[in-house]
Amino acid sequence: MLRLSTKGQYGVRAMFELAKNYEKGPLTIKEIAARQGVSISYLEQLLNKLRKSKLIKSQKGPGGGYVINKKPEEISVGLILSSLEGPVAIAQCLGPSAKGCKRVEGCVTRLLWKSLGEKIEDFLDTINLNDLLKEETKLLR
Amino acid sequence: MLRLSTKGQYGVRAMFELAKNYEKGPLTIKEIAARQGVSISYLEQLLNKLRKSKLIKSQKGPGGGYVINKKPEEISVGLILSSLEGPVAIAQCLGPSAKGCKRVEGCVTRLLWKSLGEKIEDFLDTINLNDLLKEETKLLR
DNA sequence: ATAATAGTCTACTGTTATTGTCAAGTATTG
DNA sequence: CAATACTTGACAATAACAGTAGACTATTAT
Ligand code: FES
Ligand code: FES
Repeated sequence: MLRLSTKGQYGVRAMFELAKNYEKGPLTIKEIAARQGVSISYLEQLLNKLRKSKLIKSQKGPGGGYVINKKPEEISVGLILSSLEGPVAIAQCLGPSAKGCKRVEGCVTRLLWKSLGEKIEDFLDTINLNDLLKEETKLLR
Repeated sequence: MLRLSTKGQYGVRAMFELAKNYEKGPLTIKEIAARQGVSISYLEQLLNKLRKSKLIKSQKGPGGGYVINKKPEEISVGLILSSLEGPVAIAQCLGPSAKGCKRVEGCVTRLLWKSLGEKIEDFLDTINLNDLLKEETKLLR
């Protein structure tokens, strides 16, 4: 239960690659796709969303590619995921399109899902790309 | 993102109704469905799973229906959800069928999803049906 | 200029999971 | 035995997800 779509997963991994390459200049989509074993076309869509929410910037032409638009420690995983998939919405009666459930007022489980959602978002907001970078150096040691 | 299926939502609400009726004898599926505005046939499948995991018991024939099999405070929401949908598995490389991702060893995001999943399960395990019952009386006050 | 590189955009398709519906059957009670 | 109520498995509609394809624009280097 509560699976995260590949969109979110690939997106975070892509951002992680970009964070790693942070100061070495832009990384081409081709390179990112190769490192992750994901198709270029699919990745395009994700990077496009991330660009539109200003998390990365792009440079066309030879020598171009993508670079993160802020420092790694300023980009939280929560920010990445909500750019790609919108906010956490365990039940339909939460989230943007507030439809789906009847008797919303006085619904106990609604409060449950709401507080769960908040817990999740809080957690995701506390983890940033720099944390992941540090974590990796720890793993490789 | 991270939507919970209706299966899980209906299931928890059904269990909640059963907990409310706890000492008044069995509740028919018809009644539960009516209270929630959900189809009987669909609910059947859910109650069946819950019965097979011993969270509820059933009684056939006139005057029969479903009753919870433990005290409300012994049934956590986590238990209900995992009966219906299996364990939390944010990414495929977690969960039962450990397929999907390459390079699992040394994958940083995997650790991230893992710890998120654990956070969620911990939370769900701390909430039981009695908590929800108390919460409702608070709401109706 | 122009060729090569690299990102942009939109539409489309196949697959899978979700969300149900239906019908025939079994057990229990009065 | 008749009415009630749960049991089971097969099936269908829908929506979301995951991925593909192609035509286009901008930039760089020669
Ligand atoms: S109103 Fe949405 S879960 Fe109750
Ligand atoms: S191995 Fe599954 S997320 Fe990296």
